[in-house]
Amino acid sequence: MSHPADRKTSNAQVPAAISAGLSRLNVAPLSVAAGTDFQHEGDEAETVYLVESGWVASYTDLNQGQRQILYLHQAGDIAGFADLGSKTASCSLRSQRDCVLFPIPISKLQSPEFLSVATITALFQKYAQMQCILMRTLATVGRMEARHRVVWLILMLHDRVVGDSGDQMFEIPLNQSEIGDFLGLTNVSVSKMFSRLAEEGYIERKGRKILVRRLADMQKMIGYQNVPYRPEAMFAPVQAHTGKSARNRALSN
Amino acid sequence: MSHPADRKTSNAQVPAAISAGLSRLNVAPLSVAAGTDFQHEGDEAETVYLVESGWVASYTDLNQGQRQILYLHQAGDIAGFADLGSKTASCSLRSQRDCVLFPIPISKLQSPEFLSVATITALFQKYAQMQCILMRTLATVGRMEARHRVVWLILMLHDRVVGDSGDQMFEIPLNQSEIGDFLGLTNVSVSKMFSRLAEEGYIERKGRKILVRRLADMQKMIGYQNVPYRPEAMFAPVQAHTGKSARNRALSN
DNA sequence: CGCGGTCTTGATACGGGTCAACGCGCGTGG
DNA sequence: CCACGCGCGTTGACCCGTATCAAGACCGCG
Repeated sequence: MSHPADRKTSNAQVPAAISAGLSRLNVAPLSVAAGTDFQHEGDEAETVYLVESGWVASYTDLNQGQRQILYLHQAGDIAGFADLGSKTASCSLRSQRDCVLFPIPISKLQSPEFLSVATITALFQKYAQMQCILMRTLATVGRMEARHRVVWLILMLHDRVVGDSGDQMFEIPLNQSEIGDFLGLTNVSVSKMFSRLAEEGYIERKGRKILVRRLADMQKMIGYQNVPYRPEAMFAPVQAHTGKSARNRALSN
Repeated sequence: MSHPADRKTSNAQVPAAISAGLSRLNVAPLSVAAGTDFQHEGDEAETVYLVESGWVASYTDLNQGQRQILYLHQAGDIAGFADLGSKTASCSLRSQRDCVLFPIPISKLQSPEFLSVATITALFQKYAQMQCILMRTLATVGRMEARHRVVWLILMLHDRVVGDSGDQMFEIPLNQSEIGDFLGLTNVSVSKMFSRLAEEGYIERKGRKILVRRLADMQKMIGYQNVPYRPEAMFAPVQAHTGKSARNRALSN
């Protein structure tokens, strides 16, 4: 669990413990072309999707044709997790880029085959990470002015995609209308904010790719703190033997 | 698991499987007076709190003294779950009313003592429910006008507190400033929206208590759908014996 | 060449923020 | 008993930031 090889593990790949669990099931990878809505809100919820590569967006449509993008799932994330206890999907899923997904039937998610202690730990952690990012999104959308929301989005993605590996261009897997749907703005304001930020030298733009030029300034501007949950932060593995009786009791229903 | 007694189980109490897990640990209940900040963002994260009674708010403070309330935990919910993989707490916790809490050390959360299959199932489900509500909050704050946000809050709480048990007054465990901090508004707009709604006969107010008068109209107004995860919606218990080998493999780290 | 999707830019409108004054209920202390 | 302060909610006037509307530019593609 703390082999030197694991140190370099980026946030953006499937945690070892989860792919180990996966390998015990019979799940074939699923390729999905960019721009496909592969789950609709209200559909019967039978599957969660582990993202192997690409980007998936969870979103919901409101009354008057408004859309709110709720989460951007990158490689290693699980989409559709919110539907575990529900009969119908609570949000729609859409591939923002070409994706490879592992569709995991919810029924198998709770099978002893899949659920090793390490896998559970990893799942809890993934879940916690998602919840944390969701909460930050909420705080951003609820309490920041437009400019700061855009900055937050850039920093959040920079953090999740580039991480600590220095200056590097990256692509936002959303067009400006979709960015608006994520941040609670319109495409028009998004465009204006981006133009302004570029003009002020905070970022540089090449098509849809972005290079962050003044990272520290931007972080200071909105008081940004990195998303936690680097692999090193994993909480310690269980000390295996707390007595068989307890374990047996634990497993018998 | 499906005793007739369980049918009446409200959403607002600790799921049986979790309290069963709890009883295997040595966790003493903790009484907390209303208005106590018992966890601060950035503190070392060692504990999650299972709410036995009362209301707990998760919140975060932004740059310029802005506050965003992220979640309202009622009885049966778990607060601090987002910190599982992190070393420090990602949000602050505050008792909105007098509370009884079970502080569960994160280290024990993953102990085989605690983690029976039923408990895991219940935990996943609780987590999924929280995520679902969080997402709805995000959609509300991101995409609705002020009036609709307030209506959503009323319906969401009505749903979680009153449920199907007909006309009934209930209390919002937040003052108007806090409602603003939850919905991304100011206390002033909240006040105006409430006054208007009362005047238009949607709700009736007695102090801080509320009676919903025109439930269907309000639901139609914002296209509200109930929070899922009634107890009946619980996903089926595992069929226990899929082969010991699998189970053993599953438990060995 | 024309077309659709996307981004940009400017003019205008309006919802909710901000500021400020006031009322009310309650606890405290003189 | 009253005076006072404090927290909370209400109401009105004004202002600002973002939505809305609209026109145009750019680009890839058939």
